[in-house]
Amino acid sequence: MKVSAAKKAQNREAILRVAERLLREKGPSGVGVAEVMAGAGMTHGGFYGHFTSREELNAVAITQALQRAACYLAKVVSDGGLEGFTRQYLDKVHLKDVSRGCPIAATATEIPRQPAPIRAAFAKGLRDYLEAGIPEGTDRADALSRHCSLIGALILARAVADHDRTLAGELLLAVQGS
Amino acid sequence: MKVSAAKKAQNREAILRVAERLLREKGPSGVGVAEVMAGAGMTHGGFYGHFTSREELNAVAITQALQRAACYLAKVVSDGGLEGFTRQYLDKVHLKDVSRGCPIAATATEIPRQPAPIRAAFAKGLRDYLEAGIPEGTDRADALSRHCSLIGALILARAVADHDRTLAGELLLAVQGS
DNA sequence: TGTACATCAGTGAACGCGCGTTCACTGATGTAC
DNA sequence: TGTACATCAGTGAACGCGCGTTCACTGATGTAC
Repeated sequence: MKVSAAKKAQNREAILRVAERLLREKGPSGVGVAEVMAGAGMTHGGFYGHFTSREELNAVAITQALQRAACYLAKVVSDGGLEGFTRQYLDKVHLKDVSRGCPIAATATEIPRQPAPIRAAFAKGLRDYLEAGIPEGTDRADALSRHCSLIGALILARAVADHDRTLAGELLLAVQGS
Repeated sequence: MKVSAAKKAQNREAILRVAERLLREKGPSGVGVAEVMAGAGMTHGGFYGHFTSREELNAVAITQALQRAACYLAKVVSDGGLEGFTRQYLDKVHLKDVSRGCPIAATATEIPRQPAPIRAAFAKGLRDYLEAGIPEGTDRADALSRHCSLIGALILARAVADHDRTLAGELLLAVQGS
């Protein structure tokens, strides 16, 4: 049952949308062909009409997720500088919203274990993200350091969130106020 | 072929040693029963004489790894304060030495996806680690924030290390100097 | 505009592989006498 | 101290399951006339 070209493009979008969500929720190795296709309303066999492999899907999903994040970052930073972004990034809402939140904080420690194309996509995406996160007239090193704090704090807070809510909150607040 | 009680204890140590290494190299989901047992010089069947499940092994391995890290942290901090620790933590040697380096930077983003016992072990271990990393007379929030920076920087630097050496070095340096 | 036909997007069964776990077995250990 | 025997740590085959990938098939699409 062939579908129209428009519908095919739409299906590809749907696959990527699900993949981006799973990427954040379960990491790169948690993006499964069957689950992604089911989430997009299809069966697994059709997957290879859109991507050559699970690995390629992951690389594209990571690239898109980081681009989206960089785009959002640039917007918020141009409005309220790094302070404005910090407030949102370290908010409890972001702490809980893994599936739509920062793709870096959701995947970073798993990247070194991924195949080269995925690592390359992440490296390029992270660079673009960080470049987008240096406000006009801000010292570059200061801004980079700041992003390390933000991402580090969110990662650690999430890691302990459901067993040590106190520590999670303390970490977010400590970086917020520093 | 039964072995002596002493040898059995020794075997358990060997299993845990390999598990701790694999935990850092491949993350919690990369700690495989067969590989751990092979690394310890045994076959997989004997595993369940030492642990009830792969999950239990992971929880114990994480606890031990974080304890070791906290112990080391306390020592370095009591000698040279957070500055002394920072220098070592952000060194290129540590960047490359994943298998014996900081277990937090090696696993943190995968923790929220692990079963509850593993998450609990990590939460407890991270708290103890951080408490050990607050030098006498230092502001608690400042120290916590500093650890977020360090861990964040190392995680990001490792994620891009082999595709963007420049950025990796820049991140380590930025946090070093801030 | 209508018709015949080639194309091809998606289906679902099948395959191979890795992995956690189980279990009957082996033979060294260590205890009871 | 020596011997017989119960215990039990480790072995390796086997099982079930999930997952990535392949492939013959289906039937709607869209093109050629």
